[in-house]
Amino acid sequence: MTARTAEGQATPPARRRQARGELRMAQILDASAAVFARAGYEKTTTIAIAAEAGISPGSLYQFFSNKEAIAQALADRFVTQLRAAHQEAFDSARFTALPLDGLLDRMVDPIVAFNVANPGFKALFARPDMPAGLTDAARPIQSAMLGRVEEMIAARAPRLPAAERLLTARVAIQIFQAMVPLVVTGGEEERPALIRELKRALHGYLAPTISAPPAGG
Amino acid sequence: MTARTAEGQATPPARRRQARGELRMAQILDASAAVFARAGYEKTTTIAIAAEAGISPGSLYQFFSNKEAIAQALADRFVTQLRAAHQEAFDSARFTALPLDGLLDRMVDPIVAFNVANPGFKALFARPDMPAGLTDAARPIQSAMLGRVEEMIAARAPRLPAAERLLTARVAIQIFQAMVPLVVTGGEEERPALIRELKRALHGYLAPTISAPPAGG
Amino acid sequence: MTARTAEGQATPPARRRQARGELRMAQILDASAAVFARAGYEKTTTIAIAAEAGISPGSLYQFFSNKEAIAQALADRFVTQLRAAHQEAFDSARFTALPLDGLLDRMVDPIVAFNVANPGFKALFARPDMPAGLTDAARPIQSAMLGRVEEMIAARAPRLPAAERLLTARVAIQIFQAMVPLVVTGGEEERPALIRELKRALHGYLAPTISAPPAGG
Amino acid sequence: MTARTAEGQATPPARRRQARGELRMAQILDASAAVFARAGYEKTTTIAIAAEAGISPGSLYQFFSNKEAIAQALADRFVTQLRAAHQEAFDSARFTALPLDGLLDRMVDPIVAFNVANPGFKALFARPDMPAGLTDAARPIQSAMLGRVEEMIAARAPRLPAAERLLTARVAIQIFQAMVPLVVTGGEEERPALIRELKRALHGYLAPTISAPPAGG
DNA sequence: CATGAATGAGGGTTCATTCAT
DNA sequence: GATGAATGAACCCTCATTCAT
Repeated sequence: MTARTAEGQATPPARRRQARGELRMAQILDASAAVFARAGYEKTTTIAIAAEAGISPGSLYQFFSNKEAIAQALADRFVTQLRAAHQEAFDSARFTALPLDGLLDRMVDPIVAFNVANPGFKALFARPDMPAGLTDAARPIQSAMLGRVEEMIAARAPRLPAAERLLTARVAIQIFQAMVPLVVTGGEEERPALIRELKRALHGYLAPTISAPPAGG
Repeated sequence: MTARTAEGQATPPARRRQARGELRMAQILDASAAVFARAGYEKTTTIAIAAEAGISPGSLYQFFSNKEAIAQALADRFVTQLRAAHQEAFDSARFTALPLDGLLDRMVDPIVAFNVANPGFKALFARPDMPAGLTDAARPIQSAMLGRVEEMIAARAPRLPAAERLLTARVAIQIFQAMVPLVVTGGEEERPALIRELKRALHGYLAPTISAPPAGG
Repeated sequence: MTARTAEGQATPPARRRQARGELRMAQILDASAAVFARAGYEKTTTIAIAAEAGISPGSLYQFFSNKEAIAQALADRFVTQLRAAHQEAFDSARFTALPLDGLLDRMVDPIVAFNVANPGFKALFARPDMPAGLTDAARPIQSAMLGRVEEMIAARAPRLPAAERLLTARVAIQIFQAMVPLVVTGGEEERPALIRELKRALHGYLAPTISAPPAGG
Repeated sequence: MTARTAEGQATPPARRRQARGELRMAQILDASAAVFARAGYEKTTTIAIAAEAGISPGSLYQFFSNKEAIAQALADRFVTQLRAAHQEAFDSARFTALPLDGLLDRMVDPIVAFNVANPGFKALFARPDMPAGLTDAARPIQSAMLGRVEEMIAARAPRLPAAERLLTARVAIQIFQAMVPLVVTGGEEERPALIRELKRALHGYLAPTISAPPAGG
């Protein structure tokens, strides 16, 4: 099914090999995400990553040229995945047709879910010595998020000056990001309460500015 | 051999030695604060701290049993110093006698000022996304702050269940700490607006719970 | 399974396979000669050799049991190739029938020519200062050359004790090999003069021992 | 005796410490010379050097920033020592007043002695991948030697054109350097014979050009 | 037979900690 | 009490070699 033509007979092994390679890379990224989450970037050893991935230390280097490259690839993967989560979050929100509570529900939940599902994410993007490569990788997320939130604010508070809008968006995102570690670190049973508080905090901050859909919206 | 008379003459040398010791410790803590700020905890070497302090690596271990203990002591000193900054803040706040806005002004301003004045220090011990290795060192700060804020909430909302009170305090602190880097990093001209937003955020979150002093308080 | 008839039909495939095998070995030796020349023995990786040969690392070990064996085989091939270059040199030299100058011309020229034509190879296996790791690989070359030169000396100075003969041969070869890098590295225009000096040096050293063909030779 | 003045009391420990440091460095260089001689540069491990020096691997790096730096320092030391040997060799030779045999004795013996006494020398200066730093370190020796030999030739064959003189000097040095490994590697009992042959080779090469001191010299 | 991912021992190097001076 | 050389475990990474496919 993969390839039946004459010259196609060469592709199945190539494809299988490539597929296995990508599998291994995914394995390694999963493992590194787990270990980064447990130990932080600096204290994570390549041996620990290899062990977590169930391979030998040397094999790591068949796929990634060094520890930093693993972090970079993991960051890229996170960015891609997070973009999907953002997409869903903001697309479904129909900014102007919902009460603020509902809006927050739709925006917050998927992104929180992503963070809960990927505890390694924070370990990577909060290094004290973040190299330029990671900052660059993270920037698209940040700016995408910022743009979306600004959009949302603009939709609900069209008369707000642009500078105010930007400021409000930045602060809202900061509050959100500050709460995420709490939510992630908190146990299963605490989580609902923490998410509720997160939404309360956002609500409290945003309500004066954008509580209601614009009249006639 | 130093103390040969009854008692009075023995203490001065002892006190002097102790005084010199405390001086050394202060030296080391200053140095470690500087180096931690520059390089982050993991990448900071004890030799670098010693060099910054102008002493030998061996001398470090006459005062601190290991690197972690230095971080711990630095955190403790931070609590002490910050307490001085807080004292006025919390004491003068007379929790029960002010409208929420005034209360927030008195609580937020001195702590923000301290953070602005000690940007390197804050970069280490109050990041919204603290790495595992520093959690222990930072705990005293956190718990001191937490205690104060809980106190304040208890004073203004005496009927709030303890669990709710703790949760509210944690979230408020998290919001506060999330905003501090923004305030510190932000330029001089942005700062007032950011501080205002910080207070708005805290107000928005806390108002439903503790907006008014208890009747007849 | 391939050879099912009496005998005649079995050999061609075997021979073909063997031929292909020898092709592969030649490929590998060419590659290793190139890489050894570029990087030196120690810094040459088996992967680099395989890549240069256009095969996989694993295939290397189907023909050579390890890296050292490759060097060994390369040395052996050098002997074989050089023997072809020498054959005429030594054979045509009719050791006993020529004046020393003529003899040196016939012996030196082809070997120098070979070295000029294979500079990378020589750089590895005939350096005047051979590192310990290469001594073993180079021994066959040395001993073949040594044998020839001893033969020549024996023919012209039959009464020279064997120990002296060996010593003289070793020194003559050493002088020769010392000069080769000079000749190879030296530009086209310098080369004739250097070759002349090489011969003068050999002449100066050998003349007292073997200048004249033995009387009645 | 080292320092008795008021402020001098600080120097003795400093000097003692420095002395110990230089001792350690000499220890390490001795050890590395031995191991380089045994194993060649590439196969020499820092652990082996440390073991040979009787210290721990980590201590190496208190004195040398890495393996290459050890080689560099060793090379520098060799150059210095060799310069002394050269000095003696050429100064005592009184170029114009000796028969060639006597001249060669005085020039060859000290330099050969140095090479015999420092077997690590060759391992260092014959690396296939010699870094620029080592080439630079070796250049002074080479050019000093070349200059001296040219001087000698000029003294004894004043009418030889400069180009010829340079060529002759280069070839003589090459012959000399080619023989040194033989002499060094050869056992105690072989050595005298090898040295004799070395001188015979040089004599044979040089005699036609500079055999006699210039008439009336 | 070919492949190339997998292996794992071992290399150079760093650094928290100790200890002789 | 101060010093800083010494330690050695542990790190990241390489590469000769093997083996499942």
